[in-house]
Amino acid sequence: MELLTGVFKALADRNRLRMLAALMRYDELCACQLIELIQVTGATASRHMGVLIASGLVASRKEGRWVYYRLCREKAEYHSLISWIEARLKISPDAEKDAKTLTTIMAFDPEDLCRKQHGESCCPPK
Amino acid sequence: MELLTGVFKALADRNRLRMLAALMRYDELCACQLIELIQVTGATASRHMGVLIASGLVASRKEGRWVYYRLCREKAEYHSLISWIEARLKISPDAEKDAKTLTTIMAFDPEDLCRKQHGESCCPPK
DNA sequence: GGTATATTTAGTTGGTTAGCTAAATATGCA
DNA sequence: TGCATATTTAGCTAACCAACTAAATATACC
Repeated sequence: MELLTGVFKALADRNRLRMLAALMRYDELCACQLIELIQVTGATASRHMGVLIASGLVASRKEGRWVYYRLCREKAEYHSLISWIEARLKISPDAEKDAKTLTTIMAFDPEDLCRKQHGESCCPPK
Repeated sequence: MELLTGVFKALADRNRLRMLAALMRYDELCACQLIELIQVTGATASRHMGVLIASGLVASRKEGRWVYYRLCREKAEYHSLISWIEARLKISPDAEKDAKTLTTIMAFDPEDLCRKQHGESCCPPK
């Protein structure tokens, strides 16, 4: 039962859900792209991704200085849960907005994203 | 997206999940039966049920002095989520143990349960 | 090796929440 | 109406968690 609550705890945070939604649209995303989407510090994003990985929903792969994340679609036991979430997200205005933001982000070279995040303020005071 | 995180927050608590599992087995349960199962005060159980109701997963019905809770199986949008949870619970030892406890509880007259809870210690120091 | 860069870990702070007790709100019955 | 009972609300405390900053750990390139 701890396994089950672990999955739901992982899904019970808005920013984690947003990152998961992003991974549903794109096979693989690197940390800086997810950071750019949800506008938090790298440390915060890293912690969130750690929770998603611990839940078994997401896997990561390290390549050079970058870490890439992807949804664990190969796990049969999560299939219908993931489908359900995808269906729910399809009718969510928030998710739609993020999807648009993501297409903009994907137009950038990841190198530039990283530089931008470390250089000037990564999270402009709103 | 708040709707979605609301559902997951409701499911992200062990005791709420146990109460939900109970409602999956029995069409309708009254408060005192759920209280007996998870061994918390009535106030705590009431709060938990409030969260489940707010999420839309559970409905309640008042009859006399008792309140009866049931799973909202008629909501099409939750069908596959509920099925997924049921499947996961089927292979959970914790859930199996609760299921046995429940059969014992169901053998009692609810009247007796309530009296017991109010009389001597409802939560015996383990 | 030394420096720059990307991510993670540690440590802190503020806000949320699960649990309790006690008080309030129904409801049933004499 | 008055009393007993079942559930909810209010108010409190302790534990948890998300966010940040700063420091640590890779990794790439010179």
